[in-house]
Amino acid sequence: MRDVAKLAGVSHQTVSRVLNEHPNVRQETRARVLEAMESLDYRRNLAARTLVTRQSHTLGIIGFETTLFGPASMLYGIEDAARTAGYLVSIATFRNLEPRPVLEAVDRLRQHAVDGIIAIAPKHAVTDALEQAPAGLSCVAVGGAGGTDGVPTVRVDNAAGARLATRHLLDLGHRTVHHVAGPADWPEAQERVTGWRDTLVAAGAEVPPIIPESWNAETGYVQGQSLARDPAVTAVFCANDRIALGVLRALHEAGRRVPEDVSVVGFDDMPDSGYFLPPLTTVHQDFAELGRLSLALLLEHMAGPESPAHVLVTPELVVRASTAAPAAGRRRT
Amino acid sequence: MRDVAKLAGVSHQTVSRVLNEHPNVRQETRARVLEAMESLDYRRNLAARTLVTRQSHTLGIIGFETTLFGPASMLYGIEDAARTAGYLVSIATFRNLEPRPVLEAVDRLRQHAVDGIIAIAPKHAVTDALEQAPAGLSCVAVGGAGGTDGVPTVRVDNAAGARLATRHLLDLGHRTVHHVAGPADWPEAQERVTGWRDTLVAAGAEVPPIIPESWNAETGYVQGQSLARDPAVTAVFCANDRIALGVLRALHEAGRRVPEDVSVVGFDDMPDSGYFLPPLTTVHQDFAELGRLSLALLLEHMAGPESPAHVLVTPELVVRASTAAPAAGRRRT
DNA sequence: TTCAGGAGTGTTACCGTTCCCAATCCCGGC
DNA sequence: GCCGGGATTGGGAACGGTAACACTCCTGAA
Repeated sequence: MRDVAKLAGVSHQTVSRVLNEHPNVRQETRARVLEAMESLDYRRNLAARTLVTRQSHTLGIIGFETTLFGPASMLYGIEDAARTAGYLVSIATFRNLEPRPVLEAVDRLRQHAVDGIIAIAPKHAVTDALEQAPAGLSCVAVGGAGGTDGVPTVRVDNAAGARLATRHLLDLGHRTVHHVAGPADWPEAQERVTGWRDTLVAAGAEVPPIIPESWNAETGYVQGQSLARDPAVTAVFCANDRIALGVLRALHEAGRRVPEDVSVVGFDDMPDSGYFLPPLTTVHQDFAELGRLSLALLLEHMAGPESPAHVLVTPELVVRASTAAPAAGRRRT
Repeated sequence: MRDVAKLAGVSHQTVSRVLNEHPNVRQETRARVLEAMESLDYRRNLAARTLVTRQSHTLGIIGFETTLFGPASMLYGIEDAARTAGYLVSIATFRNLEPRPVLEAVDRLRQHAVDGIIAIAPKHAVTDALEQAPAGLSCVAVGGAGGTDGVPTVRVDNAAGARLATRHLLDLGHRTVHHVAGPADWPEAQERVTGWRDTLVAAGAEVPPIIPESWNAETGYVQGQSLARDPAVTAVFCANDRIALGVLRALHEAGRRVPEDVSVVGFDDMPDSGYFLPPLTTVHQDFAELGRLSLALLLEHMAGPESPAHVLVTPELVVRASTAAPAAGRRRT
């Protein structure tokens, strides 16, 4: 900067003013400084700037299982929005959901003086930990548990999505809808269970038992084998598309046709679920958009923390080929 | 820091020495300082440290399509390894593969004074751009094009993987192997084509034409429909698992059984490809490990730039249920 | 006994910005 | 012609660390 000032024949302070677009700089001076910066290929030292302003222009993201499609897409959406807002994003992941690793991740980001934090926070443990985070540091949680007042959240209305799916199946004429649930300790999985159960109860349908396990295809496959053995099962709502994939395989191997014998609905609308066998009817959620929204909320919160707002996004049902009315014979049974 | 020094009754310099684990500090003094730091909940200001040492303890990652399973997993592996090495990672993605956006991403990271950069660089454009990056900044490219001397790379031997897959099918007794290729401008796709073609040529088998398109299931579905119409097709090697998913659907809809009528092999071994219909035989690559290796290589390069090493990882074939010997009748044709 | 040399500590300068305040210039109004 | 006040600019002093060097002990060898 010193060199720029010398070359332009002004003080370092004036150079700083040009950089920060201070209004009180004569047009001519500004031009001279800009030219000098150009010719010296000058770039400001962010560390020095951070030191004095206490703003790093960096945002932190803490996340869990960021290799899954959902979190990865949110990350993408966040980074996209952050870039246009002039921020760089740093990531800190943790391996398990004890409070300590979460707080350590927050701490790592704080050390690096991030201006705010977005937590891809599928579980209560994370938001709980976040509430213990020091005041003065803006935090937003995205995609998971709601109901934490202290931290603004952006999330999908999982219950509404589950209602959509369940109602779709009931409307097709199914007596009831079975559910392969996600892991019990994930709020998203719980909310989907709730939406499903409420819809069945409201319709006066029987509520079959569930066995919460995990999010992956294996769970779907194992539980799908039991469901396939039960001729009363004509409709299955799966907690996500991967589970649905496993269920489809189990049904197929048991010789039960989809959708003729059994209808299947997923959740998430992963990129290729339209190419499952058969193409999967599922509940679509736009993860990247969720990420963008969370960033907007964070910036808002950083500007004026008076708004502990919560954003709720409603998902949509995408009907493809895995659902149909139950077979006439069976419907009568 | 001043406060800590005062509380411990030493100079700020001694506090600094304790922080940096300088050997020449008396045990007793160190204890006193540590205690003071503890009681004041002191944490060093990384910006100030960066300002003077010119080391930010931050690593940059530039990436493209980070929402895909492969890149997301590499990111995960990198972050994991970076954390244990005491680095934070910042990400900068770009939307298209022109040199400019790539260089802009690099520039953003430079502004933030990253100590090194890992490029999740599937295409030549990226590594080319990287070579234009300023000297003095260590770069490593992972998972994509090789053959760039200037930049150390970590990548999977795609040709070897393709040979594995093709040879597996030939060994089962198939006359030749058809291929649904990935996009032509991705080196990984090209290498897989090469490995496939070389194996066929070496075996004296006919080399069917290919139509490079994209990585997604739709491509597999569309091209799979053509392949399904051709009774001479008994074995298909797909450039990745998603394409394979589309091919499986097309074959199924055309009434051709897998593996009885047609064998299918994928590439990547995505989490759920073991639950496709039928479970997919595929070439496994460990993306997270790739990420970890690239980080190790970067640290090495940062320590002493005399080693422009390249690391090549050999993938493995995972045989599941989508491949079998061709039907007897057809084999004789 | 003297002195070289290393351990332990403090003093000062500096990293590259921004902030605060003062200084100068220029303009219009009286 | 004098003066108040905004526009424009410059001169330090931070910000919170680390590096370089100097200084004081203390030890052991000559």
